[in-house]
Amino acid sequence: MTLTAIKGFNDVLPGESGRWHYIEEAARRVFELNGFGEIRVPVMEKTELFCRSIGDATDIVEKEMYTFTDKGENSVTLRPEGTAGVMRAFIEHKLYAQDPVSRLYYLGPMFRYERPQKGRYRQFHQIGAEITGVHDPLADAQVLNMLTAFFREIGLDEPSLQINSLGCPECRPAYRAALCSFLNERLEDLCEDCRRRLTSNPLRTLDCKVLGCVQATAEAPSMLDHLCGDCDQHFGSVRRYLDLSVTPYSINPRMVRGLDYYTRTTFEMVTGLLGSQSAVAAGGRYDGLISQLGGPAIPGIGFAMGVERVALLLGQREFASTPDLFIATMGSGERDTAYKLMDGLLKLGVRVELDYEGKSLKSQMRRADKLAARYSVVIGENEVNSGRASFKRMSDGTTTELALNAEEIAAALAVR
RNA sequence: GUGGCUAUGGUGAAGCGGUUAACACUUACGACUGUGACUCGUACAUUCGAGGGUUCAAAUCCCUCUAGCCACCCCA
Repeated sequence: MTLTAIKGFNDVLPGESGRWHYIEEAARRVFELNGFGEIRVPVMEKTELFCRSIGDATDIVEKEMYTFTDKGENSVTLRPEGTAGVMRAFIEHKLYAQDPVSRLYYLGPMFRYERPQKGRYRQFHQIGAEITGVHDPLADAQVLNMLTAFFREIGLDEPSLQINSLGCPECRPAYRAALCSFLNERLEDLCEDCRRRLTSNPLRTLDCKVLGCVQATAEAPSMLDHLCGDCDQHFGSVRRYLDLSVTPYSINPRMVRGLDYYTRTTFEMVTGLLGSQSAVAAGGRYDGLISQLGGPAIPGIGFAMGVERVALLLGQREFASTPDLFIATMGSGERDTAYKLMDGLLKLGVRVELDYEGKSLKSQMRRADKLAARYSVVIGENEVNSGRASFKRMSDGTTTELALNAEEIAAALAVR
């Protein structure tokens, strides 16, 4: 193999793209039903946008971004996630001036320089949605319901919803301090990674997988007990709304997010079926992000889901479509007739296959079978002369004689 | 960035030092000279990820490199 794709960059071949369409179409249907409109933003942005939104100290910004200098000496970066670019466009085009509430969704490739493994790739695809302009927890609930509805729409009950609240700039610092002092008392029980996390991102120690850490942090203080009055009330309302819509969820007070901009409500759709990648979709509220990027003080909430991970969950279901009719020809003398028939039927929306190379009849019939065509017809000298042919239903071999007329054939095939 | 595992045709794979690299699927053609599925026949890797080495002899042993996968980390 001389020339191959870049590590962590994958091709989606025709046999698999049907599954992608299925996912994308379901998302569009569900999101648009909820009043969301698609926004398409560039895959590359100024590097600064991601540093300011995601957070300078996060792993994403520190070591996972595809950043380079373009020919104009600007530092640009292939987007590692979608929200930052969408919010940049939101601010740049002053969408808030047209409507106090905006609901946007997007889909497309994201790039992160990580070591690839199951469910994790360097180019991966996300479908995401964002609501801006709403402080009310009703928006949180709508987003969560929509996500739940999407998984129901594609026929999956596997990923389950977990929610948490991260508090706000008012109450989080106090919680963080309480957690740090708790952890400092048990330093010797923590793994090496967690000792490092203590300074970099203490909240992360809460979802460490090492047994010793799990035990050591079992009694750790919970963010939920340290929420300020407003945050506590907000979280309570989110839960009440979810209960009202009978949306299943569980509270996971140890859930942590990787991006700095999250406040209050955070959530994940998790599964145990994806190896070490448990999050299929995740998101949260980001009330400070828009102003932080130079826009007005408008709150936001949203999520993104990993298309590859959803596709993995869908498994080997068959999404390919099959031909309505396969036209076989006896010899080159009949090809013009067959070609015209195919053309006429295609123009009427009938999916027709015609052998390209004038193979033997045997071969053509085998191919018709392989493609799982619903009907087949053989065009030979007799058919050309009589203008009629018998159409064979492949499932049981029964035949029907019809005139070689596109309208008549299309009508007949549609009924059967 | 750190580990572990694996590399044989279009695909899944047998082979574990000795002349033609098993088998199955796929593909092509045929058995039926105008009709598929089942069945049967024939064909399809001068070559075993790449490069070195050991040996009379290497896909099989050794070294180096490369790639892929999975896990850590992190995350969708």
